[in-house]
Amino acid sequence: MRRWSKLFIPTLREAPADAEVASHKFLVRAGYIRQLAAGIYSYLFLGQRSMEKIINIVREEMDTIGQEFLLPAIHPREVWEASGRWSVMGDNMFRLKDRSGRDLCLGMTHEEVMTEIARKELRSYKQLPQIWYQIQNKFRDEPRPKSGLLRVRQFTMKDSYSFDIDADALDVSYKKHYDVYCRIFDRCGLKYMAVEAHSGAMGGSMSHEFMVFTEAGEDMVAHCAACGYAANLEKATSKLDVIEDLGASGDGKPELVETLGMKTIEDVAKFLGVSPKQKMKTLAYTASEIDKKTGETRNSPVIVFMRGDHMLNEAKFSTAIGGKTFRPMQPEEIEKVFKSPAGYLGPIGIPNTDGVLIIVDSALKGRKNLVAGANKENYHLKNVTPERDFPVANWADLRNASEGEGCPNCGAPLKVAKAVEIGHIFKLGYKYAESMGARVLDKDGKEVTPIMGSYGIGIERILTSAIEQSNDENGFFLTPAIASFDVIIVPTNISDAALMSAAEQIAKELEDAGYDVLFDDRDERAGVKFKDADLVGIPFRINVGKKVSEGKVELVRRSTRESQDANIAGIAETFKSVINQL
RNA sequence: CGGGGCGUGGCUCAGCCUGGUAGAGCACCUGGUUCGGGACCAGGGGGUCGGAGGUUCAAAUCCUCUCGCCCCGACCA
Repeated sequence: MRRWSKLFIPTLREAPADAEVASHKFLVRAGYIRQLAAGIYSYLFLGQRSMEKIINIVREEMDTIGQEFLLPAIHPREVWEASGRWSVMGDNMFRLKDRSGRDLCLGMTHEEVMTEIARKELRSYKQLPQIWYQIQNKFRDEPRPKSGLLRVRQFTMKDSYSFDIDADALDVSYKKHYDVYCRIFDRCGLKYMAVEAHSGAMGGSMSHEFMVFTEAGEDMVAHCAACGYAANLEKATSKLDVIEDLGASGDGKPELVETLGMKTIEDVAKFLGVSPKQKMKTLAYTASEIDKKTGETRNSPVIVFMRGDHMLNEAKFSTAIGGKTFRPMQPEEIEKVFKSPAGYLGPIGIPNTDGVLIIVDSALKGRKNLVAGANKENYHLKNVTPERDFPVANWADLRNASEGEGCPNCGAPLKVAKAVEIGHIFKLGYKYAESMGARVLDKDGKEVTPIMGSYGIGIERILTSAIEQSNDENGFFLTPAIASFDVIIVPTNISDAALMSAAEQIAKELEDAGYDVLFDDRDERAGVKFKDADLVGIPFRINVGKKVSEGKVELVRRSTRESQDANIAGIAETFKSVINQL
């Protein structure tokens, strides 16, 4: 039992002015966290208790499939050079030097260090499969930390890594993680969804993200209520309605039309009386990559053609250009490289396209008589038909799927909603094992590369997304499994001896029954204690007040505000039956 | 990286435009009255106004630089 009067639980009436999302406001107001710097937080007593509860659930479940390690947070440059990610990670990596000038970094993930162990230690297929995990701090110098604990620069992650002899065995390790993740998030009381995901900087093939839908989220997820299809927008595809192409005008060949001063899709479409869907737009980018030998940055132009009303999906684009970094070209660059005014770029007769990568979005496949830029100031072209009027070497799916478009599996309308990513599982394949030289002997005595998976859970995000899902104007409520306490006992008047001894007795009985009990013995008015109790996320409250003379107390469920009178005699049994109903 | 906003007791903010030597509410301490949904009265402690430089007789206030924090954008011809 913990006595509030002796604890440090600095609750605030008002949220800090710069807090925007519910979890940030309430974590601060409830005295869970305090900010030290942008994206860097201290966890106080209640916050640390909830974190520990979550961590224990994660550990219990992970122990059913893997073994817990603890790796260093500080890494030598060499292991990151070995995987090629010392440069890939760029400014997101915290870097430092030791006293003799050697480069070090703070671990933002641990593929390299785990693979280093595997490389040195694993020798035989008989040692496989292995699943190694840890629960540890990660450091990422985010360009924009935000929303309290939702996007931070130091956070706690459960990360695990599997090593298997072949792809079939990896499937097993992957599935084990998928199932364990579901159990973990179920126990934490989250409503979540597993969605297909883009692999990003981790590399690899298949991956799923575990998402919690909330407006505070930064990811967009497309999902289908009819068949269960769900994918991050970075990966999601959709079926498009068939667009009726325009009829050919004139001789059917590309035809110049004057579009004086019109540079945007909307202006041109409106002016010509067509839909943006009948247009194609031209996007010009500069892709850059660092030459591994010389260390020089090499820039190359990339042009993308898309349907006028579609948006480029940067994740898909990044994949299409082999993971290079990219940025939109400035108008001056466009004019310099393509001799065409920005705003009038188009597919036909662009000058200087040698060495330019041209990618066409698959939504333009089979389309005819589109309107496109003419590469000439104040002019567009009609009757532009891909493959007839200009060659297409690269088709790719580059567009964002949108709400209302057809599910790729069943055709029902897709929903698109914001979500927070709480977990991510990847089939990494051979990327790290190969680049870092991990090898084992198979049963034929042949040297083979083990295949890897990597799997992460953001501990703080379990807490924040739980709060985002379960809060009201007075505070938030967590499921007992992750709440800092199961129940708070509130004697309404501490100077009433009978009332206090009843409260003490109840607190002790509940504690003896195995519950985490917070006893609010502060000399405060009842109203103050009720407000605080509502704020701090504890799922149950027992008010010990006047009804003590009748042998009764009030048992209040925080989430619904339901209150029931309960006999003091047998309170532990009563509480047990109530809490087990959740 | 671009744009915007904000830095004044622990918290929320006023004062700044129009320079004259810092204020409210909450929180905190003492005493009293209260005591089931953030009480009231009285008294009290606490602030180099983010930092540096400048203008001025005088700077929280005006100017320059700088640091920090928050938000938006990084979707585009």
